[in-house]
Amino acid sequence: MRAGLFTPGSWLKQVDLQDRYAVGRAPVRKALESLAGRRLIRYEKNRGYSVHPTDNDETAQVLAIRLAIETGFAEEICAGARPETIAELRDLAERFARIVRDGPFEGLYDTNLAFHRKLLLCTGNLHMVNLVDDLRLRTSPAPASQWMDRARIEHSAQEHLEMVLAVEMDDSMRLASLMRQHILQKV
Amino acid sequence: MRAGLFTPGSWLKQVDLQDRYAVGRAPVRKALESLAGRRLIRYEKNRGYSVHPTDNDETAQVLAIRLAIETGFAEEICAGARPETIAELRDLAERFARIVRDGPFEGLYDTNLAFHRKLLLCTGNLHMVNLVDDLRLRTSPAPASQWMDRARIEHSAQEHLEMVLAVEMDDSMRLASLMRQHILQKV
DNA sequence: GGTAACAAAATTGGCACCAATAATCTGATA
DNA sequence: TATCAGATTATTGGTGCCAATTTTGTTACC
Repeated sequence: MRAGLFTPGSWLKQVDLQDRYAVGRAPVRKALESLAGRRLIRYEKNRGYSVHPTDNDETAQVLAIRLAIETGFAEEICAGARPETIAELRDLAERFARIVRDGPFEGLYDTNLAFHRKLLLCTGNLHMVNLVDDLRLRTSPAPASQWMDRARIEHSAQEHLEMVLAVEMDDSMRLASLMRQHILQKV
Repeated sequence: MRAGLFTPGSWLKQVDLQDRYAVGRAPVRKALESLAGRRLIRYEKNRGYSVHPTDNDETAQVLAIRLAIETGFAEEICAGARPETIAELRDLAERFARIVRDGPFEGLYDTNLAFHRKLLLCTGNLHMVNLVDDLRLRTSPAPASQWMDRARIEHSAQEHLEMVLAVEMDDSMRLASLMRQHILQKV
């Protein structure tokens, strides 16, 4: 799904999957049911599993959840960020900006993910990080470069750097504010 | 798990489950994998599925997530609460208080759940409500009466009523504050 | 008494097959 | 030509069986 192989609205047919990944039906069903439990795909009895057609209303609701969680942890992020972690964050933010400038754009999505993941990991709350990862997949299954224009991506890169600064200055209010606009712009 | 049939730390053996619920292995495995995907039970390869032994650290982390989400939605709760919904909320809060006073305590946990569910439903964000339901199961799988003393439960009942008041007065700050202490007291 | 190696039982993991349901195609009819 | 009924195909849902792994129990040995 993240790689764009399975587009929203398409059915994840069990025979296709077992052929593609060279496994039996049982492992396929297990994986599908697990993903359904995480709400990353939808299930209908006797019809099977499908990738969410990204409904606008649902996207907004999941985005609101991410907003509440991520901004709600801004304080803990600032409190838990150690100097070497901040350095790594700056590294990732700069790498993101460099990719935006020079390419190649293949790594953009993953770098963005790594940055946000490390940022949230400052809290030490792994359960929250995993949960937000899932929520992120529910809002934007496809890589960023596909659904954002260049200006917006550049703005995102700038915001990343400002977030690092906010963490460094232990300004959780500013961090929360930055996260808010960052998330609402769908990154 | 909610009924206390499966205690923390115990293994959910597939043969036991298929006997207990008179179904085959496939539906059992499907249910288990779905629950594992929702992180309500844990899975280990070649060992099977087990109920989380409620680790203190994990409980604290999941509680922190609930705190961020629920308080983060306080504003939307106040904004979305219609008069008849507030009346229903007051009903549930009073029913909870009545059960605390007169019993029977069997309905306490469900009434508490219904109250919080309806409160969060004011936002219209069903995805958030379902998510919080799961998170709640991850923090307190057993009914409240088992792990709280009477004084604390009475206090909870009081807080429920105050929450309704806060919603009625459209005081989202007060509501968030009440939710904070309510959640941190593990209800 | 305690430990290690070995055997037996229990449990999960996966596969092949068949039934049940849904989707699709075909053809007759107005 | 459009539509509806029936037949065909495709897909999911479930069961039974067996292999792989883990757990438990037993016995010999220090």
